[in-house]
Amino acid sequence: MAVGQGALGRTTPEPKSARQPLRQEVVDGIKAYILHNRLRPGDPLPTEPELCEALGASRSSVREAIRILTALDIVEVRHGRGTYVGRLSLSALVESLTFRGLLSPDDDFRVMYDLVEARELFERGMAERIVASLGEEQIASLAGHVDDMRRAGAGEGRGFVEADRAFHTLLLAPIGNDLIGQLSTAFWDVYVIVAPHLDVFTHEHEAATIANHQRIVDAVKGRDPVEFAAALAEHYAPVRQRIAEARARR
Amino acid sequence: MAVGQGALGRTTPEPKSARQPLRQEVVDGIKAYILHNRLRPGDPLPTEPELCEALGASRSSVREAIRILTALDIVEVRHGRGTYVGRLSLSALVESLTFRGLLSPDDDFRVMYDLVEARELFERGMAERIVASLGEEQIASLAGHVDDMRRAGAGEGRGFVEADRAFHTLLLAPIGNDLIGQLSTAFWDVYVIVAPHLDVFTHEHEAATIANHQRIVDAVKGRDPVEFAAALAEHYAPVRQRIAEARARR
DNA sequence: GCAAATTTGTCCGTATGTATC
DNA sequence: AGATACATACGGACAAATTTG
Repeated sequence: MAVGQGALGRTTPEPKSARQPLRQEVVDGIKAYILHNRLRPGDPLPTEPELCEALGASRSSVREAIRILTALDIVEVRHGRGTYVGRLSLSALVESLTFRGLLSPDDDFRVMYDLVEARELFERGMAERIVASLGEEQIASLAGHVDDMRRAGAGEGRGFVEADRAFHTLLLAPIGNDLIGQLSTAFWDVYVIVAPHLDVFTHEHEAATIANHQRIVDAVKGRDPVEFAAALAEHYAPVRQRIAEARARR
Repeated sequence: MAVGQGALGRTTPEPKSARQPLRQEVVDGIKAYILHNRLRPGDPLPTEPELCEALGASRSSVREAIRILTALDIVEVRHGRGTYVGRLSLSALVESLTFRGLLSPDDDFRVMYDLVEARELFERGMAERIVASLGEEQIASLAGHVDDMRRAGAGEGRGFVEADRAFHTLLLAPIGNDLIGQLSTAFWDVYVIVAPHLDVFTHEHEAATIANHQRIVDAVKGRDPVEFAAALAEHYAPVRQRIAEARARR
Protein backbone atom coordinates (compact mmCIF):
# COMPACT_ATOMS: atom_id res chain seq x y z
CA MET A 1 0.00 0.00 0.00
CA ALA A 2 1.10 3.51 -0.70
CA VAL A 3 1.69 6.12 1.93
CA GLY A 4 -1.94 7.08 1.71
CA GLN A 5 -3.77 10.18 2.74
CA GLY A 6 -2.08 10.52 6.08
CA ALA A 7 -0.75 13.94 6.91
CA LEU A 8 2.62 13.72 5.29
CA GLY A 9 4.26 16.59 3.52
CA ARG A 10 5.42 20.00 4.54
CA THR A 11 2.55 22.41 4.01
CA THR A 12 4.92 25.33 3.62
CA PRO A 13 7.68 24.86 1.06
CA GLU A 14 9.73 27.20 3.25
CA PRO A 15 10.83 29.40 0.35
CA LYS A 16 13.51 31.25 2.29
CA SER A 17 15.83 30.40 5.10
CA ALA A 18 14.20 27.63 7.13
CA ARG A 19 15.18 28.61 10.64
CA GLN A 20 15.20 25.03 11.81
CA PRO A 21 17.15 22.31 10.04
CA LEU A 22 15.34 20.31 7.42
CA ARG A 23 15.81 17.06 9.34
CA GLN A 24 13.83 18.57 12.23
CA GLU A 25 10.93 19.18 9.88
CA VAL A 26 11.23 15.58 8.82
CA VAL A 27 11.19 14.50 12.47
CA ASP A 28 8.02 16.49 13.05
CA GLY A 29 6.55 15.16 9.82
CA ILE A 30 7.07 11.55 10.82
CA LYS A 31 5.68 12.25 14.28
CA ALA A 32 2.63 13.90 12.76
CA TYR A 33 2.18 10.94 10.43
CA ILE A 34 2.16 8.51 13.35
CA LEU A 35 -0.23 10.67 15.36
CA HIS A 36 -2.55 11.41 12.45
CA ASN A 37 -2.88 7.76 11.49
CA ARG A 38 -3.10 6.69 15.11
CA LEU A 39 -0.42 4.06 14.66
CA ARG A 40 0.59 1.74 17.50
CA PRO A 41 3.98 0.31 18.45
CA GLY A 42 4.99 -2.22 15.81
CA ASP A 43 2.95 -0.70 12.99
CA PRO A 44 4.91 -0.21 9.75
CA LEU A 45 5.99 3.21 8.49
CA PRO A 46 6.58 4.30 4.89
CA THR A 47 9.89 3.33 3.35
CA GLU A 48 12.74 5.79 3.15
CA PRO A 49 12.15 6.67 -0.53
CA GLU A 50 8.47 7.23 0.21
CA LEU A 51 9.32 9.52 3.10
CA CYS A 52 11.76 11.41 0.91
CA GLU A 53 9.11 12.10 -1.68
CA ALA A 54 6.34 12.87 0.79
CA LEU A 55 8.43 15.24 2.90
CA GLY A 56 10.48 16.73 0.11
CA ALA A 57 13.83 15.86 1.62
CA SER A 58 16.82 13.88 0.51
CA ARG A 59 17.54 10.43 1.81
CA SER A 60 20.30 11.71 4.10
CA SER A 61 17.96 14.08 5.88
CA VAL A 62 15.29 11.45 6.22
CA ARG A 63 17.78 8.96 7.59
CA GLU A 64 19.15 11.43 10.14
CA ALA A 65 15.62 12.16 11.26
CA ILE A 66 14.98 8.44 11.64
CA ARG A 67 18.13 8.13 13.74
CA ILE A 68 16.83 10.80 16.10
CA LEU A 69 13.50 9.05 16.42
CA THR A 70 15.11 5.67 17.00
CA ALA A 71 17.21 7.14 19.80
CA LEU A 72 13.94 8.15 21.48
CA ASP A 73 12.40 4.73 20.75
CA ILE A 74 9.66 6.42 18.74
CA VAL A 75 10.57 4.47 15.63
CA GLU A 76 12.37 1.17 15.24
CA VAL A 77 14.34 0.08 12.18
CA ARG A 78 14.96 -3.46 11.02
CA HIS A 79 17.63 -3.87 8.39
CA GLY A 80 16.19 -5.20 5.16
CA ARG A 81 12.61 -5.04 6.36
CA GLY A 82 11.55 -1.50 7.03
CA THR A 83 10.85 1.06 9.72
CA TYR A 84 8.16 0.66 12.36
CA VAL A 85 6.68 2.56 15.26
CA GLY A 86 8.88 2.01 18.31
CA ARG A 87 7.97 0.74 21.74
CA LEU A 88 8.09 4.21 23.36
CA SER A 89 10.15 2.84 26.22
CA LEU A 90 12.41 4.85 28.48
CA SER A 91 15.57 3.46 26.89
CA ALA A 92 16.70 6.98 26.08
CA LEU A 93 16.52 7.88 29.76
CA VAL A 94 18.61 4.85 30.64
CA GLU A 95 21.27 5.67 28.09
CA SER A 96 21.36 9.31 29.06
CA LEU A 97 21.56 8.68 32.80
CA THR A 98 24.08 5.88 32.37
CA PHE A 99 26.40 8.10 30.44
CA ARG A 100 26.02 10.87 32.95
CA GLY A 101 26.90 8.46 35.72
CA LEU A 102 29.98 7.26 33.89
CA LEU A 103 31.12 10.71 32.87
CA SER A 104 31.67 12.84 35.91
CA PRO A 105 34.43 11.45 38.10
CA ASP A 106 33.23 13.63 40.96
CA ASP A 107 29.49 13.40 40.65
CA ASP A 108 29.10 9.76 39.74
CA PHE A 109 28.52 8.68 43.31
CA ARG A 110 25.99 11.44 43.65
CA VAL A 111 24.16 10.14 40.61
CA MET A 112 24.10 6.68 42.13
CA TYR A 113 22.88 8.02 45.44
CA ASP A 114 20.12 10.02 43.77
CA LEU A 115 19.10 6.96 41.81
CA VAL A 116 18.75 4.74 44.86
CA GLU A 117 17.01 7.46 46.79
CA ALA A 118 14.43 7.91 44.05
CA ARG A 119 13.70 4.19 43.99
CA GLU A 120 13.28 4.16 47.75
CA LEU A 121 10.95 7.12 47.47
CA PHE A 122 8.74 5.29 44.99
CA GLU A 123 8.42 2.18 47.09
CA ARG A 124 7.96 3.90 50.45
CA GLY A 125 5.52 6.40 49.01
CA MET A 126 3.41 3.58 47.61
CA ALA A 127 3.64 1.46 50.75
CA GLU A 128 -0.06 1.46 51.57
CA ARG A 129 -1.14 0.65 48.03
CA ILE A 130 1.48 -2.03 47.64
CA VAL A 131 0.61 -4.04 50.74
CA ALA A 132 -3.08 -3.61 49.97
CA SER A 133 -3.07 -4.66 46.34
CA LEU A 134 -0.49 -7.43 46.15
CA GLY A 135 -2.21 -10.76 45.54
CA GLU A 136 -1.38 -13.99 47.29
CA GLU A 137 0.27 -15.48 44.23
CA GLN A 138 2.34 -12.33 43.77
CA ILE A 139 3.49 -12.53 47.37
CA ALA A 140 4.51 -16.12 46.73
CA SER A 141 6.53 -14.90 43.76
CA LEU A 142 8.23 -12.35 45.98
CA ALA A 143 9.23 -15.12 48.38
CA GLY A 144 10.42 -17.16 45.42
CA HIS A 145 12.71 -14.34 44.32
CA VAL A 146 14.20 -14.23 47.81
CA ASP A 147 14.87 -17.96 47.53
CA ASP A 148 16.54 -17.32 44.20
CA MET A 149 18.78 -14.78 45.88
CA ARG A 150 19.77 -17.36 48.49
CA ARG A 151 20.61 -19.91 45.84
CA ALA A 152 22.47 -17.45 43.65
CA GLY A 153 24.39 -16.01 46.59
CA ALA A 154 27.14 -18.59 46.25
CA GLY A 155 27.45 -17.96 42.53
CA GLU A 156 29.03 -15.07 40.75
CA GLY A 157 26.15 -12.75 41.54
CA ARG A 158 24.56 -12.59 38.11
CA GLY A 159 21.48 -14.46 39.23
CA PHE A 160 21.47 -12.54 42.48
CA VAL A 161 21.11 -9.22 40.73
CA GLU A 162 18.39 -10.57 38.47
CA ALA A 163 16.39 -11.88 41.42
CA ASP A 164 16.82 -8.54 43.16
CA ARG A 165 15.54 -6.68 40.11
CA ALA A 166 12.59 -9.04 39.69
CA PHE A 167 11.71 -8.55 43.34
CA HIS A 168 11.51 -4.78 43.15
CA THR A 169 9.80 -4.82 39.76
CA LEU A 170 7.10 -7.02 41.21
CA LEU A 171 6.73 -4.71 44.20
CA LEU A 172 5.75 -1.73 42.04
CA ALA A 173 3.77 -3.69 39.48
CA PRO A 174 0.34 -3.66 41.17
CA ILE A 175 0.08 0.06 41.89
CA GLY A 176 -1.10 0.77 38.36
CA ASN A 177 1.33 3.56 37.58
CA ASP A 178 3.29 2.45 34.53
CA LEU A 179 5.48 5.52 34.59
CA ILE A 180 6.77 4.85 38.09
CA GLY A 181 7.28 1.18 37.31
CA GLN A 182 9.29 1.94 34.18
CA LEU A 183 11.28 4.64 35.91
CA SER A 184 12.16 2.25 38.68
CA THR A 185 13.43 -0.39 36.27
CA ALA A 186 15.25 2.29 34.32
CA PHE A 187 17.02 3.36 37.49
CA TRP A 188 17.86 -0.23 38.16
CA ASP A 189 19.36 -0.59 34.70
CA VAL A 190 21.53 2.45 35.26
CA TYR A 191 22.57 1.26 38.70
CA VAL A 192 23.62 -2.16 37.43
CA ILE A 193 25.64 -0.65 34.60
CA VAL A 194 27.37 2.06 36.59
CA ALA A 195 27.87 0.32 39.94
CA PRO A 196 30.62 -2.11 38.81
CA HIS A 197 32.70 0.87 37.79
CA LEU A 198 32.49 2.24 41.30
CA ASP A 199 33.15 -0.85 43.42
CA VAL A 200 29.82 -0.52 45.16
CA PHE A 201 28.95 -4.19 44.68
CA THR A 202 30.40 -5.79 47.77
CA HIS A 203 29.28 -9.35 48.22
CA GLU A 204 29.90 -9.35 51.94
CA HIS A 205 26.54 -7.71 52.53
CA GLU A 206 24.58 -10.30 50.61
CA ALA A 207 23.38 -12.10 53.71
CA ALA A 208 22.03 -8.89 55.21
CA THR A 209 20.42 -7.96 51.90
CA ILE A 210 18.62 -11.28 51.74
CA ALA A 211 17.42 -10.93 55.32
CA ASN A 212 16.07 -7.46 54.59
CA HIS A 213 14.19 -8.69 51.55
CA GLN A 214 12.72 -11.46 53.66
CA ARG A 215 11.54 -8.88 56.16
CA ILE A 216 9.83 -6.97 53.36
CA VAL A 217 8.04 -10.12 52.27
CA ASP A 218 6.92 -10.81 55.83
CA ALA A 219 5.57 -7.28 56.13
CA VAL A 220 3.57 -7.72 52.95
CA LYS A 221 2.22 -11.04 54.20
CA GLY A 222 1.09 -9.32 57.38
CA ARG A 223 -0.48 -6.48 55.33
CA ASP A 224 1.36 -4.04 57.57
CA PRO A 225 2.27 -0.86 55.69
CA VAL A 226 4.16 0.62 58.63
CA GLU A 227 6.35 -2.43 59.06
CA PHE A 228 6.68 -2.55 55.27
CA ALA A 229 8.03 0.99 55.17
CA ALA A 230 10.35 0.25 58.06
CA ALA A 231 11.70 -2.83 56.31
CA LEU A 232 12.27 -0.79 53.16
CA ALA A 233 14.14 1.83 55.15
CA GLU A 234 16.37 -0.80 56.70
CA HIS A 235 16.95 -2.29 53.27
CA TYR A 236 17.93 0.93 51.58
CA ALA A 237 19.88 2.55 54.39
CA PRO A 238 22.97 0.32 54.07
CA VAL A 239 22.91 0.64 50.28
CA ARG A 240 22.95 4.39 50.50
CA GLN A 241 25.59 4.24 53.19
CA ARG A 242 27.84 2.06 51.07
CA ILE A 243 27.62 4.55 48.23
CA ALA A 244 28.40 7.40 50.61
CA GLU A 245 31.39 5.47 52.00
CA ALA A 246 32.71 4.70 48.54
CA ARG A 247 32.40 8.36 47.76
CA ALA A 248 34.32 9.32 50.87
CA ARG A 249 37.12 6.90 50.02
CA ARG A 250 37.93 8.88 46.93
CA MET B 1 45.08 20.47 16.42
CA ALA B 2 44.67 16.83 15.66
CA VAL B 3 42.37 14.53 17.54
CA GLY B 4 45.24 13.55 19.77
CA GLN B 5 45.91 10.47 21.79
CA GLY B 6 42.45 10.10 23.21
CA ALA B 7 40.95 6.66 22.71
CA LEU B 8 39.53 7.09 19.28
CA GLY B 9 39.53 4.40 16.66
CA ARG B 10 38.09 0.96 16.42
CA THR B 11 40.62 -1.47 17.84
CA THR B 12 39.13 -4.35 15.88
CA PRO B 13 38.62 -3.78 12.17
CA GLU B 14 35.75 -6.23 12.52
CA PRO B 15 36.89 -8.51 9.69
CA LYS B 16 33.71 -10.49 9.47
CA SER B 17 30.07 -9.85 10.12
CA ALA B 18 29.86 -6.80 12.35
CA ARG B 19 26.65 -7.62 14.11
CA GLN B 20 25.96 -4.02 14.99
CA PRO B 21 25.79 -1.21 12.46
CA LEU B 22 28.87 0.88 11.94
CA ARG B 23 27.13 4.00 13.21
CA GLN B 24 26.67 2.28 16.56
CA GLU B 25 30.41 1.72 16.76
CA VAL B 26 30.82 5.39 16.01
CA VAL B 27 28.37 6.23 18.79
CA ASP B 28 30.36 4.10 21.21
CA GLY B 29 33.59 5.57 19.90
CA ILE B 30 32.48 9.13 20.53
CA LYS B 31 31.21 8.19 23.97
CA ALA B 32 34.53 6.51 24.78
CA TYR B 33 36.37 9.59 23.56
CA ILE B 34 34.38 11.83 25.89
CA LEU B 35 34.86 9.48 28.84
CA HIS B 36 38.55 8.83 28.18
CA ASN B 37 39.36 12.50 27.92
CA ARG B 38 37.09 13.38 30.82
CA LEU B 39 35.35 16.10 28.85
CA ARG B 40 32.68 18.28 30.42
CA PRO B 41 29.50 19.76 28.96
CA GLY B 42 30.47 22.47 26.52
CA ASP B 43 33.90 21.05 25.69
CA PRO B 44 34.62 20.81 21.96
CA LEU B 45 34.71 17.52 20.09
CA PRO B 46 36.70 16.68 16.95
CA THR B 47 35.22 17.87 13.68
CA GLU B 48 33.28 15.53 11.46
CA PRO B 49 36.18 14.83 9.06
CA GLU B 50 38.45 14.11 12.04
CA LEU B 51 35.92 11.69 13.49
CA CYS B 52 35.61 10.02 10.09
CA GLU B 53 39.33 9.41 9.90
CA ALA B 54 39.76 8.40 13.53
CA LEU B 55 36.85 5.97 13.56
CA GLY B 56 37.22 4.72 10.03
CA ALA B 57 33.71 5.64 9.00
CA SER B 58 32.21 7.77 6.30
CA ARG B 59 30.65 11.14 6.74
CA SER B 60 27.14 9.67 6.68
CA SER B 61 27.77 7.19 9.47
CA VAL B 62 29.44 9.79 11.64
CA ARG B 63 26.63 12.24 11.09
CA GLU B 64 23.95 9.66 11.92
CA ALA B 65 25.85 8.77 15.07
CA ILE B 66 25.98 12.44 16.01
CA ARG B 67 22.21 12.72 15.47
CA ILE B 68 21.67 9.86 17.92
CA LEU B 69 23.91 11.48 20.51
CA THR B 70 22.27 14.88 20.08
CA ALA B 71 18.86 13.30 20.66
CA LEU B 72 20.22 12.07 24.00
CA ASP B 73 21.77 15.48 24.74
CA ILE B 74 25.18 13.83 24.97
CA VAL B 75 26.55 15.99 22.20
CA GLU B 76 25.45 19.38 20.95
CA VAL B 77 25.97 20.74 17.46
CA ARG B 78 26.32 24.39 16.53
CA HIS B 79 26.03 25.02 12.84
CA GLY B 80 29.17 26.46 11.36
CA ARG B 81 31.13 26.11 14.62
CA GLY B 82 31.51 22.49 15.57
CA THR B 83 30.26 19.76 17.86
CA TYR B 84 30.49 19.91 21.64
CA VAL B 85 29.65 17.79 24.66
CA GLY B 86 25.98 18.22 25.48
CA ARG B 87 24.34 19.23 28.73
CA LEU B 88 23.22 15.70 29.60
CA SER B 89 19.75 16.94 30.42
CA LEU B 90 16.61 14.84 30.45
CA SER B 91 15.29 16.45 27.26
CA ALA B 92 15.07 13.01 25.65
CA LEU B 93 12.78 11.86 28.43
CA VAL B 94 10.55 14.87 27.89
CA GLU B 95 10.31 14.30 24.15
CA SER B 96 9.69 10.60 24.59
CA LEU B 97 7.03 10.98 27.26
CA THR B 98 5.37 13.85 25.44
CA PHE B 99 4.98 11.80 22.31
CA ARG B 100 3.68 8.88 24.28
CA GLY B 101 1.09 11.11 25.88
CA LEU B 102 -0.01 12.47 22.53
CA LEU B 103 -0.09 9.12 20.82
CA SER B 104 -2.45 6.80 22.58
CA PRO B 105 -6.00 8.05 22.31
CA ASP B 106 -7.05 5.74 25.12
CA ASP B 107 -4.14 5.89 27.50
CA ASP B 108 -3.29 9.56 27.25
CA PHE B 109 -5.24 10.45 30.37
CA ARG B 110 -3.54 7.60 32.15
CA VAL B 111 -0.17 9.03 31.20
CA MET B 112 -1.21 12.39 32.57
CA TYR B 113 -2.47 10.83 35.75
CA ASP B 114 0.73 8.86 36.25
CA LEU B 115 2.73 12.01 35.66
CA VAL B 116 0.91 14.03 38.28
CA GLU B 117 0.97 11.16 40.73
CA ALA B 118 4.74 10.81 40.38
CA ARG B 119 5.22 14.51 41.04
CA GLU B 120 3.03 14.33 44.11
CA LEU B 121 5.01 11.32 45.30
CA PHE B 122 8.26 13.24 45.06
CA GLU B 123 7.02 16.21 47.02
CA ARG B 124 5.15 14.31 49.69
CA GLY B 125 7.98 11.83 50.12
CA MET B 126 10.41 14.67 50.66
CA ALA B 127 8.10 16.63 52.96
CA GLU B 128 10.30 16.50 56.05
CA ARG B 129 13.46 17.46 54.20
CA ILE B 130 11.70 20.24 52.29
CA VAL B 131 10.25 22.03 55.29
CA ALA B 132 13.51 21.57 57.17
CA SER B 133 15.91 22.82 54.54
CA LEU B 134 14.09 25.67 52.84
CA GLY B 135 15.71 28.98 53.75
CA GLU B 136 13.84 32.11 54.67
CA GLU B 137 14.64 33.84 51.41
CA GLN B 138 13.47 30.77 49.48
CA ILE B 139 10.20 30.79 51.40
CA ALA B 140 9.82 34.42 50.43
CA SER B 141 10.35 33.43 46.82
CA LEU B 142 7.62 30.81 47.17
CA ALA B 143 5.22 33.45 48.44
CA GLY B 144 6.29 35.68 45.58
CA HIS B 145 5.38 33.01 43.07
CA VAL B 146 1.94 32.71 44.64
CA ASP B 147 1.56 36.47 44.21
CA ASP B 148 2.57 36.07 40.60
CA MET B 149 -0.18 33.48 40.17
CA ARG B 150 -2.71 35.92 41.61
CA ARG B 151 -1.59 38.67 39.26
CA ALA B 152 -1.50 36.40 36.21
CA GLY B 153 -4.84 34.84 37.02
CA ALA B 154 -6.73 37.49 35.10
CA GLY B 155 -4.42 37.12 32.11
CA GLU B 156 -4.32 34.42 29.53
CA GLY B 157 -2.69 31.96 31.90
CA ARG B 158 0.77 31.93 30.41
CA GLY B 159 2.28 33.61 33.42
CA PHE B 160 0.14 31.53 35.73
CA VAL B 161 1.66 28.29 34.47
CA GLU B 162 5.16 29.72 34.69
CA ALA B 163 4.65 30.79 38.30
CA ASP B 164 3.23 27.38 39.10
CA ARG B 165 6.26 25.68 37.60
CA ALA B 166 8.68 27.96 39.41
CA PHE B 167 6.89 27.25 42.66
CA HIS B 168 7.25 23.49 42.43
CA THR B 169 10.78 23.68 41.07
CA LEU B 170 11.76 25.73 44.09
CA LEU B 171 10.08 23.24 46.40
CA LEU B 172 12.30 20.38 45.30
CA ALA B 173 15.45 22.42 44.84
CA PRO B 174 16.87 22.21 48.39
CA ILE B 175 16.65 18.46 48.89
CA GLY B 176 19.90 17.92 47.05
CA ASN B 177 18.66 15.25 44.66
CA ASP B 178 19.23 16.60 41.17
CA LEU B 179 17.64 13.59 39.55
CA ILE B 180 14.34 14.06 41.32
CA GLY B 181 14.38 17.77 40.63
CA GLN B 182 15.01 17.28 36.93
CA LEU B 183 12.45 14.51 36.68
CA SER B 184 9.87 16.74 38.30
CA THR B 185 10.48 19.58 35.85
CA ALA B 186 10.51 17.06 33.00
CA PHE B 187 7.10 15.83 34.11
CA TRP B 188 5.93 19.38 34.26
CA ASP B 189 7.12 20.01 30.71
CA VAL B 190 5.23 17.00 29.48
CA TYR B 191 2.12 17.99 31.41
CA VAL B 192 2.10 21.50 30.00
CA ILE B 193 2.54 20.24 26.44
CA VAL B 194 0.00 17.45 26.58
CA ALA B 195 -2.67 18.97 28.82
CA PRO B 196 -3.99 21.54 26.29
CA HIS B 197 -4.78 18.68 23.95
CA LEU B 198 -6.94 17.08 26.58
CA ASP B 199 -8.91 20.07 27.90
CA VAL B 200 -7.60 19.55 31.39
CA PHE B 201 -6.69 23.19 31.87
CA THR B 202 -9.87 24.67 33.24
CA HIS B 203 -9.42 28.17 34.52
CA GLU B 204 -12.35 28.01 36.85
CA HIS B 205 -10.25 26.24 39.45
CA GLU B 206 -7.56 28.88 39.51
CA ALA B 207 -8.76 30.46 42.71
CA ALA B 208 -8.70 27.16 44.55
CA THR B 209 -5.27 26.37 43.11
CA ILE B 210 -3.93 29.66 44.40
CA ALA B 211 -5.40 29.04 47.83
CA ASN B 212 -3.85 25.60 48.00
CA HIS B 213 -0.46 26.97 47.07
CA GLN B 214 -0.84 29.58 49.78
CA ARG B 215 -1.58 26.83 52.28
CA ILE B 216 1.61 25.04 51.23
CA VAL B 217 3.60 28.22 51.81
CA ASP B 218 2.03 28.65 55.23
CA ALA B 219 2.91 25.09 56.16
CA VAL B 220 6.52 25.67 55.17
CA LYS B 221 6.60 28.87 57.18
CA GLY B 222 5.36 26.93 60.20
CA ARG B 223 7.93 24.19 59.57
CA ASP B 224 5.12 21.68 59.86
CA PRO B 225 5.76 18.63 57.66
CA VAL B 226 2.41 17.02 58.49
CA GLU B 227 0.46 20.10 57.52
CA PHE B 228 2.74 20.43 54.51
CA ALA B 229 1.88 16.94 53.32
CA ALA B 230 -1.80 17.56 53.94
CA ALA B 231 -1.68 20.78 51.93
CA LEU B 232 0.04 18.94 49.10
CA ALA B 233 -2.61 16.23 49.14
CA GLU B 234 -5.35 18.83 48.95
CA HIS B 235 -3.53 20.55 46.14
CA TYR B 236 -3.06 17.45 44.02
CA ALA B 237 -6.37 15.71 44.71
CA PRO B 238 -8.48 18.03 42.54
CA VAL B 239 -5.90 17.94 39.76
CA ARG B 240 -6.00 14.19 39.66
CA GLN B 241 -9.77 14.25 39.91
CA ARG B 242 -10.04 16.61 36.96
CA ILE B 243 -7.94 14.27 34.86
CA ALA B 244 -10.09 11.33 35.91
CA GLU B 245 -13.26 13.27 35.05
CA ALA B 246 -11.94 14.25 31.66
CA ARG B 247 -11.12 10.63 31.09
CA ALA B 248 -14.61 9.56 32.03
CA ARG B 249 -16.16 12.12 29.69
CA ARG B 250 -14.63 10.35 26.73
C1' DG C 1 18.23 -24.26 -2.18
C1' DC C 2 18.49 -20.40 -5.41
C1' DA C 3 17.52 -16.09 -7.38
C1' DA C 4 15.15 -11.87 -7.63
C1' DA C 5 12.99 -8.00 -5.41
C1' DT C 6 12.64 -4.92 -1.56
C1' DT C 7 14.59 -2.23 2.05
C1' DT C 8 18.00 -0.39 4.95
C1' DG C 9 23.33 0.43 5.54
C1' DT C 10 27.43 2.74 3.88
C1' DC C 11 30.29 5.46 0.96
C1' DC C 12 31.64 9.26 -2.14
C1' DG C 13 31.51 13.79 -4.47
C1' DT C 14 29.63 18.29 -4.63
C1' DA C 15 27.29 22.44 -3.49
C1' DT C 16 25.31 25.56 0.04
C1' DG C 17 24.60 27.99 4.47
C1' DT C 18 26.72 29.70 8.68
C1' DA C 19 30.00 31.44 12.00
C1' DT C 20 34.59 33.32 12.94
C1' DC C 21 38.64 36.07 12.07
C1' DA D 1 34.64 42.56 2.94
C1' DG D 2 37.14 38.53 2.12
C1' DA D 3 38.93 34.11 3.60
C1' DT D 4 38.61 30.07 6.22
C1' DA D 5 36.53 26.35 8.77
C1' DC D 6 32.58 23.89 9.65
C1' DA D 7 28.02 21.83 9.47
C1' DT D 8 23.92 21.12 6.24
C1' DA D 9 21.96 19.06 2.32
C1' DC D 10 21.74 16.68 -2.07
C1' DG D 11 22.17 12.70 -5.47
C1' DG D 12 24.09 8.59 -7.03
C1' DA D 13 26.14 4.15 -6.36
C1' DC D 14 26.97 -0.22 -4.20
C1' DA D 15 26.75 -3.50 -0.07
C1' DA D 16 24.12 -6.15 3.33
C1' DA D 17 19.90 -8.12 5.25
C1' DT D 18 15.31 -9.90 4.59
C1' DT D 19 11.48 -11.70 2.24
C1' DT D 20 9.30 -14.00 -1.53
C1' DG D 21 8.62 -16.79 -5.57
